[in-house]
Amino acid sequence: MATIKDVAGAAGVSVATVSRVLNDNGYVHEETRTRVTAAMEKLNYYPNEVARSLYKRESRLIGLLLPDITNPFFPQLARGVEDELQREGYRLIFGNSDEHLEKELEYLQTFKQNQVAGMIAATNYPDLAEYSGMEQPVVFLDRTPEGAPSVYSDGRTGGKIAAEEILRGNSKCITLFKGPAHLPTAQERFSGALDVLRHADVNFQIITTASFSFKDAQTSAKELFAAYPNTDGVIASNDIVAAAVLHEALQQEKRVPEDIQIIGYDDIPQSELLFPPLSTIRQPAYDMGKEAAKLLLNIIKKQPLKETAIQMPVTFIKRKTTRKGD
Amino acid sequence: MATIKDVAGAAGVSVATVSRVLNDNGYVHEETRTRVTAAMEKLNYYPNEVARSLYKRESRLIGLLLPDITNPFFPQLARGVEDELQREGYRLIFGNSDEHLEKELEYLQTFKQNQVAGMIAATNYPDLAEYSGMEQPVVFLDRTPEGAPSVYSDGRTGGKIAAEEILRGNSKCITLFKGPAHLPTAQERFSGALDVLRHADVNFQIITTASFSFKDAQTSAKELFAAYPNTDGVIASNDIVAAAVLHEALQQEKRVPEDIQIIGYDDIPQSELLFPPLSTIRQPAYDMGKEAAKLLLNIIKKQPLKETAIQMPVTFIKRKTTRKGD
DNA sequence: TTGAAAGCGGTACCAG
DNA sequence: CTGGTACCGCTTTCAA
Repeated sequence: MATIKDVAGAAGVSVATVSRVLNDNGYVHEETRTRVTAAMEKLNYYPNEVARSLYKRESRLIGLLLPDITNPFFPQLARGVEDELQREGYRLIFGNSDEHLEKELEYLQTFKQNQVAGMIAATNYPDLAEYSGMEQPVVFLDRTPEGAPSVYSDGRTGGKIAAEEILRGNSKCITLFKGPAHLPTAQERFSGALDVLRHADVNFQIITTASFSFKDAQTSAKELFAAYPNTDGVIASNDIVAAAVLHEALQQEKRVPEDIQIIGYDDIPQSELLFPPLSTIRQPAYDMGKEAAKLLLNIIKKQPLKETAIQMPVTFIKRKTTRKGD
Repeated sequence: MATIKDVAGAAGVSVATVSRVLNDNGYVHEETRTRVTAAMEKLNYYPNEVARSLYKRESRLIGLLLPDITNPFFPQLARGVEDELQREGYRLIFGNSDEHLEKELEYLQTFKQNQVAGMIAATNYPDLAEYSGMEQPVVFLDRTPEGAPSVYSDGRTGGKIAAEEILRGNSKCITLFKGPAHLPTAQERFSGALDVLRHADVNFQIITTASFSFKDAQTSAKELFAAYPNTDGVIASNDIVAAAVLHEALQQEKRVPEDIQIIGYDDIPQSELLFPPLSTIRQPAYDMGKEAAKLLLNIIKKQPLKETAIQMPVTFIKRKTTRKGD
């Protein structure tokens, strides 16, 4: 790999001059510039980012921490982040935490050691000292610690809407899924739905899912029909759980939505391909990623910020697993 | 951020000594070591990876290039890679190419500029001069250029198995999906299936999908039933397409698999949650990622390699959208 | 308009 | 067993 010194040699100038044409700052004679450019071309030179980062004490890398890219909600977020950052010349160091504090800390450490320009984190531990003590700016995604820059959607409202839609479709014996206890976002949507149900004139019961994995979703779905066979409305904790419930309902030869309504949460791309296509509460994942990236970029560039906690809208996507309005 | 100099000062030793305890090499008196360790502790010191990488001319970062993390097949690969690399202390710079040469080159450039220790690429352009001219080792995933280190599965065989299974279930009017022309992996499985169909005593027709996006999958599925309404067997180019076809078939009130068999490709996690659960050809995505990472690690460490082109098995996953053997 | 030189934060060689 | 120092590749004063 050619270095700036090689280029300087080939062009018969000092490295300082090469650096100037490289960064297009300071004075440099037009004729020298062409000579330098030619030398760079000839040597196939490209600057070493590592050296640059060392001097600047900041790299063009952004740390992205997600719970698990294997969960279909997160790839969307990641793409939103990447697409936005990419355009500004930033790249991603990416890590999955598996909701595991230890792994999370490990990645935070990595990010710091690599002098990232900033980071975006979807974490259950936003109040960690490691975050507040960070020199680099952090934008929280999907979960908001008080006061810190963040992008999220309103889980309580989402949960409420879900419950209202199920009610509107006239279910009388409803099962409400409660997501993993350690996931605040899951708890928010749950409590939103719970509020609505409590104040309505319906029977309802609660089932807790241990995780959002495919396997646990299936298990919970089976549990649902074993424990509450005459459920006629289901508020799932996310689309994966909803898909599992839909699967199980059809397996039991129930008609959806005639015998049982089902509503999901997130609106992952696959939900539309289910049959019947899944009614769900949509979080605009891709845009959330984009917004987080924009916010971070603004902080990095020290632009004045209008808002530092950005709430994204949550919307009901009416498809075919709910009844009302057909 | 504390530097090695700060630590040296606080411990009353030279930076050389601190470096020695840091890397645990060379001689250092037990008592000095404790003093240094204490100083590091007190100053909350951690080494700057950027400085290290500069000196070593190699970072602890690995470049991972994937077509699109939003396609459910790839997150699995990514996790396999990450989990393996993580354990050895390597981290990922991640990028999506969108099958777009320009973006791919941009990321390759990034990888080089950041002095990655190596890279793993799922690319349609493995023969690029940029790859062969690379100083860092590259492992190709999912697509193999002659002679280069790679991990892949046998698409032709996969396609064959798919066709054989559909035949075994006695479909007589088969539609074979042909994936995007620019995706070699898609073409391989297609041609494998085509071979089998050609030598069998059945009617079959071909439909080409423009891309593997959810939208295009839906469009093709609709096209299928419009053009060939009495299709009684479908060999899809991947599980997304299969899901769309299944959706459309049910929509048309066909019984699956009684009226029409459907087989997918990839075995993404969601396929099991479809109803009926999707029969498909499985590629062990997670393990492929793991193997690629292992292979790369071995190359980086200059270990002797037994094999440099690792073929992973492709297997038929019998679920409920095919008939034979119920 | 240009070059010399001092770092950025480490590592490793050499001397003592 | 320890310290001094050159160097990794680049940026940025400062002086010429």
